[in-house]
Amino acid sequence: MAKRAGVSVSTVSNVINGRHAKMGARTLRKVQEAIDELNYTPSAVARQLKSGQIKMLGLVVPSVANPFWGTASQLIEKAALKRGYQVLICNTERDPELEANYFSSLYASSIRGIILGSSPVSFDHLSEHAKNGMIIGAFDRATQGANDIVSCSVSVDQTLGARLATRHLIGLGHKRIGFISGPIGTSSRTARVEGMRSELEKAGLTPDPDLIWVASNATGFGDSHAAELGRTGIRELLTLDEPPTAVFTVNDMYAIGICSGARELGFRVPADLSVVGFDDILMAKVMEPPLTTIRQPVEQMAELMVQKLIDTLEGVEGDGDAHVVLRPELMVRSSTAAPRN
Amino acid sequence: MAKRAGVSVSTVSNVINGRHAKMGARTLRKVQEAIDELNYTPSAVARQLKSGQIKMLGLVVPSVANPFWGTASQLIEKAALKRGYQVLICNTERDPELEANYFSSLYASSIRGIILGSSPVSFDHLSEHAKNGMIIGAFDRATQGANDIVSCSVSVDQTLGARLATRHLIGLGHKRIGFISGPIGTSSRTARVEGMRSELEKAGLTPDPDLIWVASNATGFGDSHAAELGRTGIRELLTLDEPPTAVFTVNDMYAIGICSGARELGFRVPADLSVVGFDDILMAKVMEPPLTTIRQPVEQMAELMVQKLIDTLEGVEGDGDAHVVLRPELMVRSSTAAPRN
DNA sequence: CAGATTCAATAATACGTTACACAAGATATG
DNA sequence: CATATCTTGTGTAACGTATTATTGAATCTG
Repeated sequence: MAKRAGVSVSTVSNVINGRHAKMGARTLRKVQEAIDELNYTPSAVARQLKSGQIKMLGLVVPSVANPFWGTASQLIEKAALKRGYQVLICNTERDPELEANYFSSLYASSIRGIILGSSPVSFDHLSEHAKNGMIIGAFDRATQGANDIVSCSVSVDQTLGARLATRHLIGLGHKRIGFISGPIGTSSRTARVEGMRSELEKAGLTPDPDLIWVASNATGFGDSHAAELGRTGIRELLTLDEPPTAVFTVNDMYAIGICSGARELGFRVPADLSVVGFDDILMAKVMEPPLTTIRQPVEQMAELMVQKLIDTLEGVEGDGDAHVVLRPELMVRSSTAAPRN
Repeated sequence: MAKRAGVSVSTVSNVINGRHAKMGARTLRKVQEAIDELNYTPSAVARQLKSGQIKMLGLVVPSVANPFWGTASQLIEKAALKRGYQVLICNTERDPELEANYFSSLYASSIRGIILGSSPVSFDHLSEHAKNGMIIGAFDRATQGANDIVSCSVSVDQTLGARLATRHLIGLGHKRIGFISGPIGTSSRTARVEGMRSELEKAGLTPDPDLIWVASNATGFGDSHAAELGRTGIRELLTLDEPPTAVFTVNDMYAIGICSGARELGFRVPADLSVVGFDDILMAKVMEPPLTTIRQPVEQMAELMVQKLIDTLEGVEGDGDAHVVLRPELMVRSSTAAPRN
């Protein structure tokens, strides 16, 4: 306590909070001097205890080691900072137990605003936290009608994205199109398979279940090893009797692994195999070959998410709907081409 | 306060902290029941205020959007969590003002352990914080004798890394070797240029200043756009009258951009241009062509860093030196080859 | 000039914990 | 039986801040 100024606590509190409108010039100067001298900083912890408020958001993601989430985290942090909030990043590696621990820990720290970027298909396990006053925003995943639990959300139309990708491949003349994904644990992944399936049917093609490769949960690979999984998946698909001529996959890291795995087996991209990713991470544009992918407008998503979450957290009447679904965009680059014959 | 149990605060505190050794079974049960019923969670904020301690580390990095830092952050978070610490990630984008703000903010939040992964060459601007009791650990950067400010550090021998890369290229027969880097603002980058220069001289080659491309500070690209910078750099070098036949660069993201930029100009990697990166991010292995690079043992570095920082933070006598410098390793892959003739 | 009003700064309280000293009842000791 | 010892649980003071009510002094009013 800087009552080194020969003045009361309240007075110090007043000057710090800028309530020196009607204060003696002399007292004010004395306080200022004491602050400088001891270079005193008010304790954020004490403030939080007093106010019950804490200007911090929790960000729960699979792993910042995955460039999509790394970029998203950075953008979310930036957007939050602009509104005076800090962001506590939690890497769950899609482990439900870890996720639960994070939530408890965030709750204990009085953090009441959470951006959820990963989670099993259902939100049920979070309903208790929501009841206890946690405000949960879903990022990059549909809310599936759990609007009592999730108060706002920003995502991309996953099904549409999958349709765009599939339509593009069909348009090039592909008939055997594969799909590669990690364990289908999240709704966004589920939606992507479905979108692809329905588009195939619309074109009169029958989806071949053998071409849907889904990593088993047992693999134990977290999101940090997505490329590794893509590599494993494509090796299995390409050694089938009738391998696919194109693959669509759940994110660009998988796509990178797929390209690598295909090359190991002597397949050239796109001559022997077309590949479509999802996300459009920075890398997609500069890799070889530049990746055809479905773009998510991450920057805009980050901005919107933070804005909506903080608005509901602070009880501000936000403009627009609490749940926004943006349109993904097909970025045609060089990893796709017509099949060989 | 859950004195809904009909019992005193102290008693509740006791059971929560596991001091029920000599407690009536009946009282204990009553408290437990009350806890369950209100699903009561002790306030971490109040605890912190009382104890003055907060089990949280600050992690200051250029940007988690850069996969090297994304991976490092994830590993550091994981290591910290094992010891019961949370990690607050701060993306500075190498902006000194932002960095200063982060430090003040961390200080105000009573966070006293900081892992510093980015910073201008000197540590002087941190000396005040160090005096105020902040424990600063340097990650992936030399401490340059500022041991009064930086209490522990984990890094790789930057100069050796640069020498390994240069020696490899010289061994392949290259004589005109370029260097591409962002603004030389950190000691690690400085060391890398120097290592290269000295190895060239050792081989009897004269370093050509025209081949050293350093982004100006004005470019305004943060670390999130490293690949973009590499692309820009290589375009300038390759349009010289006597372009280099090989380049060494400061990190793998630059290398990826370099490969892309070279291809745009019709140069093939490695036939027309050899490229050596730094870091060995996961992507390096799966890109096309697989990247020859200098490997940093990030996992080990993260473990060591967290261990040393928490040890000094808690006043534990750690084993081994407070400052460790690990050996980088040359990973020869396919982005390097002998020059064309 | 006595009483009412304004002004500037302070004292008191609460936020939810933990640590410590202490109280009341039970049991043991001489 | 009086005292000492143990058992089990309680009361209270901090931690550093923000808010509210309150003081004492100075100025105004009729």
